[in-house]
Amino acid sequence: MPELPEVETLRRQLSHEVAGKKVVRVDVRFGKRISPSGAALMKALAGRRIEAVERRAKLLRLRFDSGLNLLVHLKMTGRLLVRPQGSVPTKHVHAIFHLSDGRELHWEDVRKFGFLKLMDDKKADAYVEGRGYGPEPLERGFSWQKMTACLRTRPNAKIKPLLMEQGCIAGIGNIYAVEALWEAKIHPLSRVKDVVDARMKALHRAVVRILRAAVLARGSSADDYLDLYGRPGAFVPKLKAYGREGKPCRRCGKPLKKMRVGGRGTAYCALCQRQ
DNA sequence: ACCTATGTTGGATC
DNA sequence: AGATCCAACATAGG
Repeated sequence: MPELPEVETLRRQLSHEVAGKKVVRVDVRFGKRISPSGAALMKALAGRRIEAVERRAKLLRLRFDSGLNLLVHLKMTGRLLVRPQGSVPTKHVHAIFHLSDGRELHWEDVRKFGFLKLMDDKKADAYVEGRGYGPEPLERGFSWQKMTACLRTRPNAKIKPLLMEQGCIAGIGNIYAVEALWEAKIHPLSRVKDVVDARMKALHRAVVRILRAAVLARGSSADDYLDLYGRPGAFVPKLKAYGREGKPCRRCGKPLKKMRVGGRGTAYCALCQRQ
């Protein structure tokens, strides 16, 4: 799925393109992943203005007038695309938002894992808070000490799946977990209790550096991700480990290995990233 | 054709 | 409690 850099890219583009616009009509073509229902969404959002677009972790929140919110999680293969009026939706477009400027916002999701949730302000606040998201890594206050303290509440956890749990750092998924661990020279299977302060500092620095650079590049399109305009992100050529198994490590030259960690493919350097 | 992979995550199970 | 597994689904590639 879109991880922090990809969702942040969409947030910025949506703020630019659709905030301030009115939704004149919504067509729902597949409503199973919409709550409370596709019909309720069509009814509630017709005529409503989009006031702001926010992001928390990988969750997007579109704020409408009259205190309504649309929470959007794209999961693995979700996309939001702005299209000209009268665009023919592709096979996996599940909802179309017709905007007051004539354009359309298409929600597409091949694997149908993602969701749209409509809720009032209070419910939306409670929902977002209830996810247990940790700090936003690109905001002030994300220190290596706090990150380390949070991770060390789970001393026996494997470092990589824990990074992806959202509870200590919001917004990291498989690609950026792989990258950050390579950069910080930490083995993906390392138990948290075995990661010393120096490595934690390196990890913190890597997370911030990589996520910043990836946002600047408008994200990574390793597989399905496209931005609001249907363009791929430009960060893939800058990836040092993800998708590079068999290719030489950019630090030491030894071919990268690939293993399965918590069910997810994980490239790493067996020489640089010792356990 | 069949088996495996794929950017997520929360609920079940060990 | 904490760690690990797997389903939800569609498609591509070996």
